[in-house]
Amino acid sequence: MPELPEVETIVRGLSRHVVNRRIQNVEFLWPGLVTGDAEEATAHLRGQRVTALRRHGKYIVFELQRRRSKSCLVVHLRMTGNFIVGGDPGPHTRAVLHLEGGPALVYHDIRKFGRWQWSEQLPHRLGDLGPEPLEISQEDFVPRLRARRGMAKALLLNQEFLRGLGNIYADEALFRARIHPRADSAKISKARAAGLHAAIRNVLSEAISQGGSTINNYVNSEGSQGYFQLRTAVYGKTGEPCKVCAAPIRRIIVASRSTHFCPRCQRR
DNA sequence: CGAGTCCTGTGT
DNA sequence: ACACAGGACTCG
Repeated sequence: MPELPEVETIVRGLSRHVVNRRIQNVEFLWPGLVTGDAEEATAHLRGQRVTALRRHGKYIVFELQRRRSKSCLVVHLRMTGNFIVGGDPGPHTRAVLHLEGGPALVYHDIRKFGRWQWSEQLPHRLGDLGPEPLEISQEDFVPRLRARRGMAKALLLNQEFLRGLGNIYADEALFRARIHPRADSAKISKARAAGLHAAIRNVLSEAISQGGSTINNYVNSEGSQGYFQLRTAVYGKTGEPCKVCAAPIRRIIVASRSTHFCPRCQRR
């Protein structure tokens, strides 16, 4: 479900409830949630103090410490994972994280795609991720984009290129930059690549300020919804008139994902 | 590259 | 009954 803005919203909402608190207990209601053995993970997590909570692309990293030894709990929400502070467990609750002196974190995940992983060091996978889209400079982004070839949309979805973009914000950024989703990234002009850099920054920061997008059932950690879905220009707007030129928005498949664009504003 | 896989729910 | 869903891995 969540892309960078939704994960950022969740992390901001969770931080004040978890940072500096100690994990009292973890209940895995669906043992497949955690990679490895659930009992072993529970034993490791009990008694750990959460020293920091960070977002790394679409990953949530709980930094942990017990005495001198540091470790971390890495969570990826995938399509339908979510944390609610002090919520009531329901049919889709997969885990409950009990914290000393604070409300429990209830983890829901309808489709069971999300994963929790405990480890002593940051998993290598996180090291393979590309830069944060809101941190990379235009000077670094433009040559990085033009050095790759393949369809622009596929590149934006590739977490090794940039970490955090997903289907909604990839479509919205390409629309704002007037780039066809199937455009070859190597052939995008420097000016247009600079425009894409700005478009990505703008769409992500606007979405964060709106608390992310609530398409189906996403809510933030306090249980309220985001509002950016009301502002999308192309995502989920198939057949509706383009806000700029009034041509009907089209839906095609790119990189095996449903892709929305304006055939007039985004020419190949 | 695309297709299949992991899952469950919703809308047509 | 079927298509589709905010993700990402594995395979051919």
